[in-house]
Amino acid sequence: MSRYSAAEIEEKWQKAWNDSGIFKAERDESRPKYYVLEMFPYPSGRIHMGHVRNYTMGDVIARYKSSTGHNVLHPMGWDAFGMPAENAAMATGGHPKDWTYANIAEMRGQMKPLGLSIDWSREFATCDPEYYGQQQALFLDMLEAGLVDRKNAVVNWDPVDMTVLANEQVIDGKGWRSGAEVERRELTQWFFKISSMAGELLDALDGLDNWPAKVRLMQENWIGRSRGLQMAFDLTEAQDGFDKIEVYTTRPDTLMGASFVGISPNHPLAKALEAHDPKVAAFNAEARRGGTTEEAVETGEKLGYDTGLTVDHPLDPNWKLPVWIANFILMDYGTGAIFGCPAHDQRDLDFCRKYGLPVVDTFLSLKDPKPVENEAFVPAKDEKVKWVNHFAGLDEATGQEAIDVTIDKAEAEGWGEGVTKFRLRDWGLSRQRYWGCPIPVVHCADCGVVPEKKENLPVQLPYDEGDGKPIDFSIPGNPLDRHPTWRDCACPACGKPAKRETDTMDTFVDSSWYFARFTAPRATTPTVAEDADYWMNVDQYIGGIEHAILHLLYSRFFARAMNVTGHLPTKSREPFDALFTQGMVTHEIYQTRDEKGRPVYHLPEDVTDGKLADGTTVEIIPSAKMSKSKKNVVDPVNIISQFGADTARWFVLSDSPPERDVEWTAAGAEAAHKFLSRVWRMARDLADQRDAGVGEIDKSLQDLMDELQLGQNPLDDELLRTTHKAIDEVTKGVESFGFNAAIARIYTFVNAIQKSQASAKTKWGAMRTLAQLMSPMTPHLAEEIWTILGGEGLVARAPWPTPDSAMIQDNTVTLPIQINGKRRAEISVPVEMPKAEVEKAALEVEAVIKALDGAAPKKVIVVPGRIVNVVI
RNA sequence: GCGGGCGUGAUGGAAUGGUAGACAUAUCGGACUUAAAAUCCGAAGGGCUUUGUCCCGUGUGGGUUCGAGUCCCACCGCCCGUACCA
Repeated sequence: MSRYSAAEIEEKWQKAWNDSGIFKAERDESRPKYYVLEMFPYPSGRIHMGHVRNYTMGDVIARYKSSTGHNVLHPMGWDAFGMPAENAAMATGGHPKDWTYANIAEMRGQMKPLGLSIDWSREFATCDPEYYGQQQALFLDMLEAGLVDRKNAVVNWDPVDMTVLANEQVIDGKGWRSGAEVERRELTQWFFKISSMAGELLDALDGLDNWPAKVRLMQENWIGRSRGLQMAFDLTEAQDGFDKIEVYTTRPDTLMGASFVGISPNHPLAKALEAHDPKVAAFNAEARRGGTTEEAVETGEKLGYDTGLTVDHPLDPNWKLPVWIANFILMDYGTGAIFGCPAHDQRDLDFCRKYGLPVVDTFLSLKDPKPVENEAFVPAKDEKVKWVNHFAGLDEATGQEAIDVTIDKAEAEGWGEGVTKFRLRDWGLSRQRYWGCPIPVVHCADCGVVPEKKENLPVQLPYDEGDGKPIDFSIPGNPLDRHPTWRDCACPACGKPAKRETDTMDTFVDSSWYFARFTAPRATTPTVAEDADYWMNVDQYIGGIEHAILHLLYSRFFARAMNVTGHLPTKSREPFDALFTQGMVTHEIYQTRDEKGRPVYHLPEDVTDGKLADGTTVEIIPSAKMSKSKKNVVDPVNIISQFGADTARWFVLSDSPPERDVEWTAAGAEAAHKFLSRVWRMARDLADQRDAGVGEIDKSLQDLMDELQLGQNPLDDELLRTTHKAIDEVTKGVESFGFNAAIARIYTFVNAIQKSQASAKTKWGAMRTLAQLMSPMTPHLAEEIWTILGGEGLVARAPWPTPDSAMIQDNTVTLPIQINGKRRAEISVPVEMPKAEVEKAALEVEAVIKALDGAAPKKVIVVPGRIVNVVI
């Protein structure tokens, strides 16, 4: 080989790793374990750069930990259930199962050339009956443990297709296929009682020290613990058997500013009124239009209907408040009813202005005490405000103080109760779809809802409609529901004919315990105690920030549920010891327009210097997440065949901090490849010198480094110090997820080796150290240069180098001298010089003497090893 | 709407509250070459009747500090999530 050939090198070393089986994880109590996991992929059929980045980061950690003596578990699997497979079946007529498994085979084939240190023997897909059967067993155990519930929930309903829609199938409030206006409709569904653990899930966030603070904060806000007042407004006249309306409020202190009581269109009272008042029915129908997302509800137009009913204000029986039905009040939160205080809530204010309801100030700003007009006054709860007519006699107090006083008063007088509520709702797991894990229960006319027996698991999805007749996926609705025979079964309790549940599970269920399954992927129980005890917890979990709330919260809940049901040890109630959230891979978008002015997008490979092959200039739109629709995608397969996996790995790590987005550029990829070629050439040149008979260098790296001591030759000393500093800084970079910084350090190191005039032996040591430092990122090239330079065995098995503290310590340090915070000079002083002497030296600098002009400095700040600031 | 994050040269970015722009890309200049590519060496935030350890400069405007890219407040822009996308 006369030049760097990634194709040759990578195939060779992947085979070597494979043959030696070094990535196979086996339980070994004598060694500390390390479990590194990247969020497993959805098998869309093609890997993309986001995958390359995600798995490369995990691989760096896995390989690094392996070289520091850990027994590493680094598995891979497929999050294989979900709608895209059914959508594909609808569009092209195939079968979701065939589509999914073909995609998995395709993606596995694309992923293996990346040279990831994965134990492929543990691979599974969540759509394997061996996996989802165990998931059904977990469901039954959770049902028995009281962690599962059945109740009503609102879904997106397409009135034309007569089917339930996912949020992403609702576009601008309309069904994606029918175009019909979507309605919110209630269905009876299965739930995991995650809200029963809300308090614990919230409190335990404090212990997750190695999670990003932002993720903990997002979960905290999502769970949303609040203390407020639950109280009743008595209806002036009873209606349909209702004599009062229970409300929950987190701002009971604003009770004197109430101007109406609002109830959700799904409130029992609203439904009762609807039954005999067509106008209420019409309003409720209108209010239920549109999608179910929080965003749609919150940003939609606020609509209200005056029921004509009134309630008495609890503190003044002569004060009557009107009862309105309002479309922005959620039945799921609190009691589904509120009192509106327009002066201190923008939504209520907009509502009151729209419908001409009064606006009463409860308190005023101390700074600017003017009445509310069209902007609600919503100060922080710890800001002192001036109270207007406060019923407990407060004058100046904070909102929080007033809240506490109000709750105490309500409890003492018996008209309300302080309660703690959570925003977190129970996890609805029912999906009216085919391609998911069947919920293993049976509906019996006599026994009701009965769990399937464990020995009958897995409840398998039918492949066809029997006798080889294919399922028609192009019809809207759930194929399980209309299957001719699949529903028929015997009741597990009484044995009489019964019907299976046709809902399947949310795919978030599949991804909420896969990490536990990896510890014993072939077991005939969900987990195996010894394996879970040894391998759990996940030491480092890596994935996208888009999973900050749902997936991670559901997994935390599941780990607890699996502990309660005996499937995970108590230490695993928090399953992920450390979390890292990486950014996306983005790319510029190239656009032209067709004759009608509509945008036409072009693939990066079709654009050269801003022009298409026919010379047309493209418009360049700034980088965005790679997506097929914008055609700003770079296929990792092409990059690997052009430059090799090491180049792709190097580039996705080098150009941006891991938690931020990285922009893929062709120039950057080429530069990465040039750099790797340069490293390869340097190793080759050194080896050629050996062949020409320069020095004894076929020694182990450790022996070589032991022999190399300071003080023999200044040029050697310099390179030796640089080598140890590189070890130190690259190690710190890898350990702190500062991969881009570690790589910048490697660049500096390589530049130093190349320029160095040190002896061949010292360069040899530096170069082999370089191979080790690069091995987590570019493992193939690292093996190659390690071998070229006579390293023993695989570099993947070589212990990570440790820096010699004597060699990374400098004797002198250059200190900048500031005058009034502006840099004006610098001095070079011994590292150990005491503060007083540094100060003295600084005051003798010419620029300082000049600036002082004979006067004494007001103050001199000396930060040892950092800076001197002279204040004049 | 709400919750969270990000914003630094032409570009990606570096910087425990302490020398802003490390490292790299693109660019320009030089060496090598008949020439080009590759490779190697070097320059480079902006400004200037003042070329000076000069002035300005980390989205915008304020503040805290001896000292702010970093901390605080307000605003602008973009990104993620918003419970049936995964």
